[in-house]
Amino acid sequence: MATVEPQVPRANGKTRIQARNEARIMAAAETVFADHGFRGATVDEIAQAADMSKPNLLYYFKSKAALYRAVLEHTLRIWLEPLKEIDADKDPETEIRNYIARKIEASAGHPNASRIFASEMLRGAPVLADHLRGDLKSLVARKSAVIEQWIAEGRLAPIDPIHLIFMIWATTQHYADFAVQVKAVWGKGDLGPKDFAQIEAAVSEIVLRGILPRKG
Amino acid sequence: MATVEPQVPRANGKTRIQARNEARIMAAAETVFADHGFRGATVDEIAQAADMSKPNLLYYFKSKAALYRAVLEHTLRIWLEPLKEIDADKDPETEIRNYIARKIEASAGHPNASRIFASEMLRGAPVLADHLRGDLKSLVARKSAVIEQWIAEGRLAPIDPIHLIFMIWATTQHYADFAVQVKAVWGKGDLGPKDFAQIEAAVSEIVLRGILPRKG
DNA sequence: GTCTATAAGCGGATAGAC
DNA sequence: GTCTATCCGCTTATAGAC
Repeated sequence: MATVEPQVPRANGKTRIQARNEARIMAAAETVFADHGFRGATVDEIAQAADMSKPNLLYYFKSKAALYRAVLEHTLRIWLEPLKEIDADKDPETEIRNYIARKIEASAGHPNASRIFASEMLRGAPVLADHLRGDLKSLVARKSAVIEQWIAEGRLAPIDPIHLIFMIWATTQHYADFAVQVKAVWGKGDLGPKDFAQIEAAVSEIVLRGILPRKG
Repeated sequence: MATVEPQVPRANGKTRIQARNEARIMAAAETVFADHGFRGATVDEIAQAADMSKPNLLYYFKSKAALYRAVLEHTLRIWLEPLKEIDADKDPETEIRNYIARKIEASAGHPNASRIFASEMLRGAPVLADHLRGDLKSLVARKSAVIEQWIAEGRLAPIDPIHLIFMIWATTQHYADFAVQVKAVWGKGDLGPKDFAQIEAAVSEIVLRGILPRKG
């Protein structure tokens, strides 16, 4: 396979090997950081999970902290994407329902991202603090304004937008972060697509009944 | 103060000094384990927080793991208490409302307990796994049956009890575990009694609207 | 009960050969 | 790019003086 130009820089400035190894390291790091948090994770454990020696890993990421920051950035994109898509010009019920669906999809598809984010919050968010007070706060402010507008138009019950958003975050994330507990108490093995469909239906039902205006 | 019998065993088999030092260690351990999880916490950090030397701490708890188990047990009692109090013979709306209130009270009053529990879940609950599948599962089964009964009597909308319970756990815990994020996004400093009262009102409102039968 | 000293091993990170 | 060997500080836990 390796023929003429194994380490010729590519479009993004990385060789094939670089791109492949960095991806392998990131994937391994996500599971270890998710399990044990920043301080509890060890470079050696990550290297072994990536099937690589410790010095070789540190050739790609110059420190444990740098690797953590890279993982956290990746995590953040997955975490924020769904909220951005809420659209003021569409139907509130559809938008909230779709938001819950996308959040649960994210929890199901990227459980480690959710757990890394949770772990960073638990320790007081030393790395993400600025981001929370900046980008995230203003994003939530914009979407809260959308919800306020829907309420003013009588299309949603008069609930506090910020606590609605917190409730959706909390609930959807719960199924990823507390998966062991959910499985133990619900009496399930690993959660499959059918389980997540059921979760989505149950959560949407309670939340939407809770925020839609009464017809009668 | 220290007069005649400083190390005479007391009713619970512990001297005054033992009781006092164990309490100090537990309190210190709770904050450190809450911040960094089991693996990320260090005995030295806990000892310093308890204003005590490391060997002296290990005189009271023979290992880091033993100390962690003691802290987790204490945590668990706080975490489980509110659910046990739900009473089938009383009014569903009152019982659910009080349950949410007690849970938020626990999050406000014992944020470290909540975060330690969360951290244990994140790493897959190696210490609590048996407990989850045993005591907790059967407790939830009993309370789910109560909710099912209320639904059968037409006093609650037909929602899935287990997801209702998960939603209440997730939401109330969110305000303790993700406190940094809540504060940053909500634009508050430390959350005071007034803030928690507001949280309780907002959460109760959405959840209760979501599960009470429609009058019309 | 509390301390200092220390054992024994793990942690992140680097040097330098290939 | 990848490895072995290694530095050195930190970690849990114990020994033994006071």
